[in-house]
Amino acid sequence: MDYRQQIAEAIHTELNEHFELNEINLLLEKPKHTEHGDIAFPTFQLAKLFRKNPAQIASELGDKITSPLISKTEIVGPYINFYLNKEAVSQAVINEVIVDKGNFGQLSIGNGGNVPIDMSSPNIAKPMSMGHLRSTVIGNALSNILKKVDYSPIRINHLGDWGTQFGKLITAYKKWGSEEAVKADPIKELLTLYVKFHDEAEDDSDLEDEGRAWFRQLEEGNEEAVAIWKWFREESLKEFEKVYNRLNIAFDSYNGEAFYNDKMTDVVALLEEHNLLTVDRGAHIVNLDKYDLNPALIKKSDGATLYMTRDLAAALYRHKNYDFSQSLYVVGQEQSNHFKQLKAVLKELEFDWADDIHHIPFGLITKDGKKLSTRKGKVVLLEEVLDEATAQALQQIEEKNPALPNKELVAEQVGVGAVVFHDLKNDRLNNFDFTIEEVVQFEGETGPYVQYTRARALSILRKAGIDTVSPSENHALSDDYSWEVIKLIHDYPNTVKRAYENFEPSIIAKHAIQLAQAFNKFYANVRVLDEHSEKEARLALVFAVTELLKEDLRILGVQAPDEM
RNA sequence: GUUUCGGUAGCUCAGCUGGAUAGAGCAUUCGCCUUCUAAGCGAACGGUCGGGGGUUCGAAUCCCUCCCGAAACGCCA
Repeated sequence: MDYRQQIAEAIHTELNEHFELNEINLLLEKPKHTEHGDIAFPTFQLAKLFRKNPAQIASELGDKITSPLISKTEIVGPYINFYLNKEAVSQAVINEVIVDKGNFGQLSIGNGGNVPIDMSSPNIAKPMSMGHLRSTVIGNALSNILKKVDYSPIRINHLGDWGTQFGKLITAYKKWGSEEAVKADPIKELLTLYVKFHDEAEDDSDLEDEGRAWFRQLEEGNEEAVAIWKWFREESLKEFEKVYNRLNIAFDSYNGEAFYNDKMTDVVALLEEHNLLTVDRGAHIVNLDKYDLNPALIKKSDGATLYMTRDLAAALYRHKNYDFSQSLYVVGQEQSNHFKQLKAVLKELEFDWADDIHHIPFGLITKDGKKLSTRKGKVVLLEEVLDEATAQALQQIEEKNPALPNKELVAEQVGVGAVVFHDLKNDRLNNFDFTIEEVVQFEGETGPYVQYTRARALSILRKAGIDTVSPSENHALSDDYSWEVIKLIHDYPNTVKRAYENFEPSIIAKHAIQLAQAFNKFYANVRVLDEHSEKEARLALVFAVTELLKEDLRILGVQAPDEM
């Protein structure tokens, strides 16, 4: 049910000569204060039309508007405030969730269209940092949101698995590395080799040449070079998988930079066919003056291709392979310019689908106010953060619920959940300075708070001996605490829609927090298990809340332990 | 310098397409576990919504301007 729509219809029957139904719907608003009712109609916009003052219009119009859903109408100055029939609405809303469960809020916007999502994309031989976490969890949540509005998301891990750094790495490995050391702790060892290479190269310029030579060997398919590269890639991927498993995220494709190597010449040829390439200072570029952008670099002066070339190849490949209705790139906002260029070049190639490409930028994570940099050793390692969060969660369990079964598992779910939720709860464009204290919190507006709320709700159902609820005529509720919960449940489909339209997981996270807050107030003030005429309805509400909180968390990629 | 984001309570942030008295969380202080998990609930404290103009019946929200911060601005990705 959609009570807003029904109220709009009720008003429309009185104003149908002057306004369209959807115009009225847009005028309706949700009052900020409960003493202004559940839904309000301001009459300012009618003043000019009727040549009367808004307050007068409100008082004349107010009583004419009737609906079985309206229990009371109050005129406050220029506002007509409607109070809804709590019993009727709560019964309908609760039963809807009970029937739909996790599918509640499912919308049919996307018609099943494919949406490849470029996300996560760590660099081989480098550890995953908090920065990769953002792309990973935002991309994952967006995938879930897209699925929820009937798109078919395709999670693509566009690995950084190619480039001159592999020449350097091979050089360093052959000079100082060993198979055992790499196997023991691949990423750490490879990183050490990489850093050592840069240190040594400061006094020994031959090293750089050697690195370049090895990369050339790699490009030309030298057996030894390719074998080492493959091995590094596999070992790195194994390490990444550990993190992805902890985050409960799987990918549909790991086609990274290397995958597009043999597709670059076609891109260059295509650009040439369209006469888009010009040579400037020895480099091949596409001029983008008419888009007010600096030129896109396609080939370096030494003939090597670039990031842009590869992303063009990837865009073409994805279009051909997935026939996408949209193509998303969850990449930091510092690359906005690059994606503007990418779209501009595709437009120059006269591909109308260039408009279906969306860069989904996110804010920068800093440490002590400074940008993180792998080379300078200024990194916040994701695994360490997850470990710390899990350790603290376990300690919390030992303090608060030592009898809990599966403590380690729950600690992992809560600790990782805290980190993931923290990353998703604010506008994705916000920058933030990393501190472990801020990321790993269990109180207030946090993932664990939402998880805990659900666990307490489930506990009630367990005590009542209930594990599911069927729709019933007895699910009407009348108290104010449940009413606040009901309104938030009712808002859910609209919340999903907004999250999709803005590509913004935080909208889901905020809904989860609000729902948890409303439910905790209910929990503190309304006894569910006591004998009461509304006991069955209250249990049904508790059940609906557990379902919806679980769904909110699922979309965000956060686990929902039944007990904690 | 140009472009793009941002500036709301001590800190971190909400505030959806402009609407009725600007809201949370954290921190601080104080209440509430013989009753469904106190990772909770309640209360107090705390704001010239960066400054100044403008549009409007109405501006934290839209426009202009200035100040401050971050990022990006051709051979890295």
